[in-house]
Formats: sequence, C-alpha cells, structure tokens
Amino acid sequence: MSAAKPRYQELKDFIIAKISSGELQPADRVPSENELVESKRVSRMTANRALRELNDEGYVERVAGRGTFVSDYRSRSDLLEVQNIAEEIARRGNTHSSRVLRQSQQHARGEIAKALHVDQGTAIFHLLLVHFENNVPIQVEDRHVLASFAPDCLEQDFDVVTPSGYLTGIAPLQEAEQAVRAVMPNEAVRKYLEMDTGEACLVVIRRTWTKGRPVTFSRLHHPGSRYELTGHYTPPGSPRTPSSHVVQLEKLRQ
Amino acid sequence: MSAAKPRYQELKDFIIAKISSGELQPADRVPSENELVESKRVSRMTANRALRELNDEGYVERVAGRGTFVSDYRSRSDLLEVQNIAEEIARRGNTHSSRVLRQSQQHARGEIAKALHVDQGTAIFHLLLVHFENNVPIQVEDRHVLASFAPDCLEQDFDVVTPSGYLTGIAPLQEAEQAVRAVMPNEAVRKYLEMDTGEACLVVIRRTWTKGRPVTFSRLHHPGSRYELTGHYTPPGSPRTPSSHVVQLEKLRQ
DNA sequence: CCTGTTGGGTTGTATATACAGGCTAGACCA
DNA sequence: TGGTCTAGCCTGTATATACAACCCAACAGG
Repeated sequence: MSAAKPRYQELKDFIIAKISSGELQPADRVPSENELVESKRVSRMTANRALRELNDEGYVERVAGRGTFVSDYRSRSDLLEVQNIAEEIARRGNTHSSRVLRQSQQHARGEIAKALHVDQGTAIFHLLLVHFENNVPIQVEDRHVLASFAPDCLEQDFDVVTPSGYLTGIAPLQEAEQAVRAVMPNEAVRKYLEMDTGEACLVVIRRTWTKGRPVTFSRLHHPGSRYELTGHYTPPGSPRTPSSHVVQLEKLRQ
Repeated sequence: MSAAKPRYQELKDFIIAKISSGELQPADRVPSENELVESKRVSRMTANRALRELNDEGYVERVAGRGTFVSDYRSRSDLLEVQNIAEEIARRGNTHSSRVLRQSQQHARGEIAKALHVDQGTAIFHLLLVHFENNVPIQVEDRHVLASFAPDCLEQDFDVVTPSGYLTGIAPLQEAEQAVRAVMPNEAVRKYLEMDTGEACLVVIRRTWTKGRPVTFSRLHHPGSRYELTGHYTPPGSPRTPSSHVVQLEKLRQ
C-alpha cells in the first residue's frame, strides 16, 4: 500500500529525487512553501514540515525572508552510508566474499560480558571471519553473538557467511555503536590480511542492538594503510537541529 | 530576550530537564500530548512537535496508541559531546595547556589547498602545537588556517594558544568534518608525545567551516594506545528519522 | 546620485480542528 | 471462567488560518 506514505514524506522524496538526479544543484532555489501549496495541492503546514525536515537532515538550507536552497552540506563530504562491509564493497562495484576461520561456543568473560550486558559465563557463539574484496583479504572480523539469539549456530556450517554481515536468525543491523582505535595487529590478523610488520591496524569495535538488547560484539580489523574511518561532527547549538555530532574523542578505560 | 524562545522549544527543554535530572527515568511515561495541552496551555500541534522532535533526537520513544516513553538510547552509550580537546580535558577534571612549537606563513599546496577550496599558493598560516593534559603531552596538532581569516596571526605571539582550539579572530567550531586514520607517527610526533617506537598513532583530520567556507585544516595526532575515537551509527530506515549515521568506512584515495 | 520607505515574498511559529489507526482496560456475553 | 467487543486514550497526519520577523528590490524624495 503505497498510499500509506504520508504526504509530507512524498514531498520530501520528490525534492530529494530532484537533488540527487542533479536537476537541482547546490545553492539552487527550492520551491517555496506557497509554491508547493499550489503545485502539489497540500496545506502550507505540510509543505513547511517537508522543507523543515529536509533542512534538519541537511539537504537544504532555509533562510527566513529569502527562501530555501539546496545545501552543499552533503556534497562537501563524500561520506557514504555504509551499513556493512558487504554493502560498501558492492558500492564500489567489487565483489565481496567471506570465509569462516573458526567457529566455537564460548563463555562470556570480561569485556564481552560487559558489552552484552550478561553475566560472566553466559553462552556466547564465537566466529572468526575474513572478508574479501575481489578475493583480496580486507577485514578480519571477530564476532561474538549471544547464543540465546542464535541457538542453531553450532549446527550450521558457516563456510560462507551471509554477506550482509549478520548471522542467520539475527536481524540486520538496526542500531549499532562503534568505536575505533589504532592498534598493532596480532600475528593472526597480520597473516590473514597480508600486512607488513610495523603496519598499524584500525580496529572498529562494534556492538549491535536488537529490540533494545545488545546481541553482538565484534572487532573489525582493517589494514590501517588502506582504510580510514570518517564521520561528521556538528556541535550542539549549530543551525541544524538533530544532534548529529558523531565522532568523538574518548579516553580508553585503563 | 528570553521570550524569543519558541514554545515548542520551551516544552522540549522542560522535558529534557526532567530526564537529565533523573526525575524521569528510562521507560518512564512522558506526559501525553493532551496532558501537555492542559498543563502547559499550548495547542496539541505544538505539543506534538515538541515530542516528535524529542523522538527524532533520541530522547523519547513514541508508540502510537500507547504513549511516549523516555528512551534509554542515550544512556546506552557513554559518548560525550566533545567539541575540542580542551573541553574534553576539562570534563575529566584535568587541566589543559598547550604550547606552540612553530608558527609560520606558508603557501597552500596539494591536500591543503584542496581541503580549503583555494588555489595552490594561497597564503596559509601554519601552527604546530602540543596540547597537554595535566602537563602530560597528549596531542600534537598541525593546524593550517586561511591567512585571509587570520590576517594578524604572524604579528601575534602564540606562546599560549587559546584553549578552545581556535585562533583569535576565528569563530569556535561551528561545523567540522573529521576523518580518522591509523598511521605510524613521524619522528617529531613521537618525540613530543613521548611514544614508544612501534606504537601506532591515531590521526584525526579535521576541517572546520565558517559561514559555509572551509577555513582550517588540522591533523591531530594521538597516541593510539591512550585514546580512541567513538561514534554512533544509525542506519537509514531505523526508527529515528534524522540521518545521524556517523561513522563510516571509506577507502583511502590512492 | 544617494537615502529612506514601502510593499511583496518568504520563513518561523502558533492555534483550532478533524479524521484515521493502534492499543488497552474493562464491560459484556457465552 | 474465558473469550469477545467496545469505549476511550494515544499518536500520526492533514488542513485552514493567523501573525511576526526577515529580506530584497523597487520606488520616491532630497
């Protein structure tokens, strides 16, 4: 039922389509609220909501008294929305594959128990994976999953892991926290990623949540020379309302 | 003129205050739209806008038919909003100081000219700084500022840099892009940060914008073992509307 | 030529009203 | 006792209307 889409959302999509197709370029003028009222037969409040949300999301800039203009906020940064390594690789036109190095059931301890909000000793399913981009090893993933969320893990053969980055039975990334740190890789990671000795490693520590509970805890190792991690930072009080400050500095727990 | 604050914003602040004071705990019920209409004497649309924006910003969760509830989204992550190293250090109760190692005028080349959207050869003011936390060197900053935005830089003595992380005459961070990569530090950085050989370095590449134009380009070097960079990732299609996915993986330009 | 005014267009906010649809507790019935 | 139904509350959306503040260009007067 496509009619279920709210009209303000249809308006937003209409304008986003014009921007992403290039019909509207950065700094171009976007139809005013009253123009949308006439052309799209909506009330001014509906047009207002559509344009305001597009402003909040960084697509356009609104200036009281002048009008609404396409923002170059998004084009300033060529950040891509990357949900997982497989999508990122696909976006580059390359092929993704992965292989399971180890699978076992373990008991949660220390950092992992804490991250998953469970007691020490809770059953955890552990996977060690390598992801390939065009058959070049590009990421070593160390994934810990709450066994209660993946009860059939040990029975299955994970010779090929689902490329979208989640195990069978686990919902795709709905929400995730990530932290990055620079470390020197251990022997195994260096071997699998074919890294030079002395080359630093960028480790993404990712925790995913399902229905309000943490269910996976992963360490994603990348060759530091090949990848970087980027984000966007908008301090509070800046013109854009959603608090989308994103990249932050924190002291490591000692 | 404090009366200039819109009523929907006053409503939002009122509820945020209750949440941050602890009067409202996660999963507690937030007054419904109609209750706010009565108690705060606003129209239902105004109450709706306040609650909807609080939902978009992750403070509350709304369920049609049941009500509005305090979210634990923010308490899940202990991320801090960090605008600059000085604020971060102050937040920990430590004292920040910094020292200028070098100051000079240079000409923009390559990466810096591109980042600042200027032609090769444009005048650039360059600073090399060390930041200290309780007199422990903790960050080496390599800052490039458009000379046209800081015309009096060379005349001044920057023996102590303004701790808020900006030069005299430059507005504080209004908007910034950051990228992170793991590298091995060069001799100077290693020396100033008192790092071990072989210890990786986490480099934040930061570009700040003022009035829509990039004005500074910095490299912030941290000892990889002491700091980490964290962010929050919310994939598109997730319940919260603002596209605040923030931490992303990108291939380095080769 | 310069300056001050004014009018029309634009966004920002606020209200009153209306209907649709989800959810739940309690009434009601078998 | 147990299942079903409904009234009432809640959010989600949409419209019509109103006023304030802002911006800019056109115009009038010195």
